[in-house]
Amino acid sequence: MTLKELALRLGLSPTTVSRALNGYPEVNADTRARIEVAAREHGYRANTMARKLATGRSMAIGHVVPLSNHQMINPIFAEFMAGASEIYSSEGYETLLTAVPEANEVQSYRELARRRSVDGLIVHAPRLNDPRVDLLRELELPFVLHGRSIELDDRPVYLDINNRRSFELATNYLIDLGHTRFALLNGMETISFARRRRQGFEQALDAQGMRAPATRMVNMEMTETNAYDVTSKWLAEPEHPTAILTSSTISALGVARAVRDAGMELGVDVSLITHDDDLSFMANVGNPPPFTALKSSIRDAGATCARMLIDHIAGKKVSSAIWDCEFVEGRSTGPAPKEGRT
Amino acid sequence: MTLKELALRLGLSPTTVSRALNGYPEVNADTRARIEVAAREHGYRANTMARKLATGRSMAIGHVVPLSNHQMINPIFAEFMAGASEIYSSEGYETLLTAVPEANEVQSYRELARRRSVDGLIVHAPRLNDPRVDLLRELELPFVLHGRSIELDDRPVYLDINNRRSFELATNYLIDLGHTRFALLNGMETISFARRRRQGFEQALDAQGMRAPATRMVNMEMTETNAYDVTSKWLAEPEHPTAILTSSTISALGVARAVRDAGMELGVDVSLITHDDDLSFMANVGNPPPFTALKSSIRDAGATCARMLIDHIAGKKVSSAIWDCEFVEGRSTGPAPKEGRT
DNA sequence: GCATAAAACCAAAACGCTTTGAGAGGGGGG
DNA sequence: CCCCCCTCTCAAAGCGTTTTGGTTTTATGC
Repeated sequence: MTLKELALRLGLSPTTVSRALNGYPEVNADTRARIEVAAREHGYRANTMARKLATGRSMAIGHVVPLSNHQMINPIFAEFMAGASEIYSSEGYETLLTAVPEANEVQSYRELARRRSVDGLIVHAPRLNDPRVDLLRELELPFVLHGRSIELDDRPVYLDINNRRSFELATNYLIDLGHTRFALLNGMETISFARRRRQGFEQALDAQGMRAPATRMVNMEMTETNAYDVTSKWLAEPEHPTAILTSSTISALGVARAVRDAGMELGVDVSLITHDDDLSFMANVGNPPPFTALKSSIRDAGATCARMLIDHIAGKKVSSAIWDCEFVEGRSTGPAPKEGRT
Repeated sequence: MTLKELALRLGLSPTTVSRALNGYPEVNADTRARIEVAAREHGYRANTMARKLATGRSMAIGHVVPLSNHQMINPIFAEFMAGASEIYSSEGYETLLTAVPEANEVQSYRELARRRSVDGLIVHAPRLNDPRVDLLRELELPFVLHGRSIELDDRPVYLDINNRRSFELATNYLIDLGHTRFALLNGMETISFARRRRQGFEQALDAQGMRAPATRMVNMEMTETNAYDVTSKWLAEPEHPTAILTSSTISALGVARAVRDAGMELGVDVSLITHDDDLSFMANVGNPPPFTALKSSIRDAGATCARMLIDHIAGKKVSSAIWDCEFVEGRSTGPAPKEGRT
């Protein structure tokens, strides 16, 4: 059923039918009602392509997700998408996903722009001086950054969490518990959030005249297995860390497993604070929850970014935001073990 | 840069340029070369919408992911998507994601069909007599099922793993180790795979004249937390299960945590076999790996489904497939503890 | 050298919608 | 009663491709 057919059936012109269906004011209320009934009856729905071509808007938002060298797919990303996608749907936008090898990332953006496949994009995991920002500006595609690229003069619209403060706070909490041997299990530092988390960590230690050796600050893809391996190695050392910070509940699980396998107990021999993206399949709940954590829902972030982007596309003025994480006291932290006990 | 502009610049007609760029034979080799150079030079790329409208093909594949009541987002789904998306890209297809509340699922399919937004769909987690199958047939949209809907006469194209056999095998392995008290931590049984896994489990027990009480077969969304809660409750019972089967490494982690928190040891007091989707962020590796598992890469499944669907759309004859899982011996299984020790 | 077939190119229609600019009809003010 | 201004509707012109059905060259056979 096309617009023309529907119009014919109604004895009206396509123009009027189109206007009626799209909510334009200049159409008689009765006529509109009649059209709406007929449209529903025949299950008429405007052909997306035709509409897109006519309006010049694609009514789609793009997400380019790079498949890294290590073939890691980020479950965190999935959760973000879920939050965003729901908003897109409700606003009539479609979600276009492009999964590409990291090397082809830039090309993917160019392609999307040239083919005008999307009206806007969310840029994930911004890096330092992220080239994608300039690229998208050049391509004149609206976008919202999930994360920050602080070093840029003319800052793009972004949503971020206060990573530095959050990790500073966590570190201080552990310092107050008497810990002196720290370790940080961080994400890849090509991505800005990891860098900011390390800064917060080091800052807090520095304020107490402490520091963590380079070997105790690891950047890795945040998998359970990686975390397990690194932590196991640490715990085998004579002066092993008693306070560990980690960037995701997934790696936190790896730490927990390593601690257990080393015959130690979390919250007693080793304390752990993790960032918690509040992943639905890995909720840190219980009374108290297993992990002491700094929590911020990645799903909410997705939804908010989506709204920001839609407003941005609509030409509205949108302002960036930085969210604070919620501190959650769990069972993974406790006073530093007495010297000699280790 | 539009086709017309490019043609003008070359002193050719849009027709010829279009044909040249789309690899039609009836264009002079020299001319074609000239056109290709110019196109590259000006960064010309056909406008997707226009092309879609003209060809009637959307060159997009749809994935409708329901957000369940419990707001659970399946990380397993994400991994599947990654595998599929890569194939789509390489074949020139785009990936259209629709995240909708479960209740609106059917409507989403209808919408996609009416607007002709996609050329085909992957149907996830098929249920018994899944209404989506009939719906998509009615809508005349090609699709591939990830999973099975065995009860249908005229079976759609599908890719599945041998869930029943896999769980039967796992159960037998535990039986051979002398276990007698079994439990199954399964996914929601609305989805057919869960049902088949239970059948395999029960079948194996049945063959030995055993059975698991209903309270020891739980259907739940496979989160770490859910698994932890259920397992904890089980382990607190006097005659707690010593052999547990679970449907995902995510829930396996929950089981592991519960076992530890109950002061027991995995592979000693309690044995666990899990299905392993080979999630990138949760690789079951090590020597031996932590979990005894039946492994099948969900990512490969995504890629294969994608290829099947593309062939299907192209009108090729594609046949369904059932994959076997790989048995991996890990550290989570051991002989049944001696009676009375528990 | 002429008819004929093949090769290379093109003008125009089609895809299904939105949007522009204009016209018909009716009501109200003078 | 006339004119103006609304209100409502419509014809037609895009949007940027592909595709159909030629038309013009160029090669082929006799």
